[in-house]
Amino acid sequence: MSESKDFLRTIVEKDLEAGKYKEIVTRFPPEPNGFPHIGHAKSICINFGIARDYQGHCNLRMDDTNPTTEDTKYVEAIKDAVEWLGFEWDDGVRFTSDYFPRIYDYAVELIKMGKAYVDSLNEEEMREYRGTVTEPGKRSKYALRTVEENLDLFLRMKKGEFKDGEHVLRAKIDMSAANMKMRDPLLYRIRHAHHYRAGDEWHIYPMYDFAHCLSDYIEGITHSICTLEFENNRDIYDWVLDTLRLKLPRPYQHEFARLAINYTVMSKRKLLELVEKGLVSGWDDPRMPTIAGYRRRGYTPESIINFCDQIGIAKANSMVDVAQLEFCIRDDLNTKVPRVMCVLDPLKVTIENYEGSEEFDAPYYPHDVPKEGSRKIPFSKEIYIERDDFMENPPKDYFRLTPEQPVRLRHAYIITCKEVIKDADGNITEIKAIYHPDSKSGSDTSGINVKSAIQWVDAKTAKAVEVRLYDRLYSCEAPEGLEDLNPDSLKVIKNALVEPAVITDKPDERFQFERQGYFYADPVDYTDEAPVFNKIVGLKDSWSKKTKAPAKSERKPQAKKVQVEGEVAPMSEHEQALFDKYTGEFGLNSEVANTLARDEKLSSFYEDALSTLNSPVSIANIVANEVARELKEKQADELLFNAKQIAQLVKMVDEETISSNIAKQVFEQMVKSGEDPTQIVEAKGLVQISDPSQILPIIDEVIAKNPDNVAKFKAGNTKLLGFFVGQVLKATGGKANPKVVNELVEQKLK
RNA sequence: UGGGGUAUCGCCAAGCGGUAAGGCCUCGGUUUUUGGUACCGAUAUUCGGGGGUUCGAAUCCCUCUACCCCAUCCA
Repeated sequence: MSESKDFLRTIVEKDLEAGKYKEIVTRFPPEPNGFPHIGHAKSICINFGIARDYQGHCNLRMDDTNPTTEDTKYVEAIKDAVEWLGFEWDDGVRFTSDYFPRIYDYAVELIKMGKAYVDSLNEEEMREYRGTVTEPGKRSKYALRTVEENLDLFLRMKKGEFKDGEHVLRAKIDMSAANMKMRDPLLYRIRHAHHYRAGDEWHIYPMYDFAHCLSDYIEGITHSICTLEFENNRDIYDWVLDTLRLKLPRPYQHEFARLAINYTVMSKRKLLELVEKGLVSGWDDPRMPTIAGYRRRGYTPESIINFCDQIGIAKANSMVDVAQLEFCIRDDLNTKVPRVMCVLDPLKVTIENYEGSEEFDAPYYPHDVPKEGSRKIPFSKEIYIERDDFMENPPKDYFRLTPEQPVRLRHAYIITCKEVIKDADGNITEIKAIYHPDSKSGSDTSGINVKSAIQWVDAKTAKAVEVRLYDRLYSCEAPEGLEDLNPDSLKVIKNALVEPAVITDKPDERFQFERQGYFYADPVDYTDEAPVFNKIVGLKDSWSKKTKAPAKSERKPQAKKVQVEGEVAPMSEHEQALFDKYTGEFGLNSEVANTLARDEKLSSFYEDALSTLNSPVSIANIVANEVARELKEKQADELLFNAKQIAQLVKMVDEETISSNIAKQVFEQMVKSGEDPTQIVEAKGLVQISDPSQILPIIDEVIAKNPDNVAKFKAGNTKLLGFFVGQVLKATGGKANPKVVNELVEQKLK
């Protein structure tokens, strides 16, 4: 759990404090038309996580309003995924389809209120009538139908008397709304289709915008959390619930940015395509970003939850680096799984001076993992090592076996290369070596220094296994289509060799194959006769990074972005006249004058205040900077304060009765209560303190309390001046004259 | 182009007028019979650009720019 709260939890806490809800209720509402992916995992963690954090609860709801795409197999997949992640829902799974009768009743209600009508335009006409983003739409003539006609038609739609597409039910909102979603959105459409749950009972199905808000309401959801692309839909959400005048409390929708990960596609459509075209083995192919895929790959629920926690929740569209996910699974498995040895690309080594056989007892866990357990590793004259772990002509920093450099066989002896055997083509086929009898692991008296220990297996006893090496499914960071698929995303090694204990003792289902990565016994294809391991993730490898570094100059040297300055709209004649007056006659700087002159509300407010107090610059500053904020979404007559009061406020600042700091506080208060500034100042005793003899002791106190920062300041960190001033100001409730404080602090610290 | 959003390190992300958190990545170093882990250290004088207000601005005001979403009888 990160220590800082995300914006959703901030909202929830505020609502709880305000007593808006007794209990927090969230929901995870997928449509059962595909397998859930890691983006859903994020949503699951958010919704179930918030419910857990605030002692509420979270429903699992199938948003199944479209009979043509949904299926029971997907609801099972969704349930599996949520359960596997470790979350629980109570009262069973919910289904929007269970609410169809109630949703239908609400639609009838809306018709009766004259807020919904049956439209009979065809699809094309409807699109034309909707207008465009810049041009308003126009309403269909069918909107004129009477309530009775609408009721009758809607009932007959329900009974199945019409063909698909003949009629729809629409909300009567506003065909010229700037938000396109509000141009009389569809509420119901006719679909003569079999619903996987509701069967053939319904001939009409509610649209998302109508069903979702009502389902939330029916379940008593308090916070309806969804992704950013639904921001425009929020207006309908609110419209439906408000228009129906439902009993409060009602849910509110909040949006967060969906998860995107580089080298990954997250669209259900594209994932479906991969499955249908057989480009992957199924929804649970270990390369798929589906929860089922990660699960089959060997990821743990903990690692995914931890990942969701680490990436945070915000509203900025972002692309998370897949390295972050990989870190999470390594981090989790590091402390959990046994270490064993496996050779993927075997190179035979014959130890010429060794006869017979023996067994080494080797712990499953390294010294820094506090877990018990060990196994026996057989050893004899013929072994296999990884082909990579021998080099005839090594680069400078190569730590492994070479003709000149001995190496330790992990948990066993040190060996030295004596001869390299090659085939006709010059490929190395075998190494002849000798071992050092006094170098046995744990009782080494040989005094030989080796730079590394490598994995190996005994030729006679090693087990052949299949290992599936998975790499990222796509080869480019922001993949779009099939052309971006990584052709090498799966490499199958049929005859990897693993030490026998892995198969015979089965100490776990996940392993670290030392120096290679984490692997998982495939839950589907693994058998005792033909074991199969999936590579979950490789170990961090600073060696290959070093050697392959030049190849990865992926990042283009990003040309410095040139900021294009757009043109500012010219002022009208009237605005220009004002601007000239403000800069000339009143002596305002051009920026403030510009702000004022261009805004009718501000300029009239300004002149109004000016008629009370002749202090053009000070008034202009406060109007352009503070009042402007309040006037952004309100009209002048909606404000609780007026121009005259602003003039009073400015007067106090001009006369130095209060500091500008206090003036801001007072202004806040005026915004909320409309009280006179003089009253506020009097009531709270906000008169400015400028007398050094009153301020000095406070400064001394602050300095005494922060010796570290004093030292830092004296060492040259002058930014800390602001810290000290802030502390002193805080101690005086903001009343100290900041200019004086600044000077005094500076003197004191010199 | 109307409307709705978003911009803080290579990637995420805190911050809500008073010292620019944290994680991932990267780079050094220590420990290590895994080139793993762990541990130490480095890495934003600056918050999309430009102005303004203020003793003090990532935070308030103005303005410009870039990106995302909306014109499915999908969700």
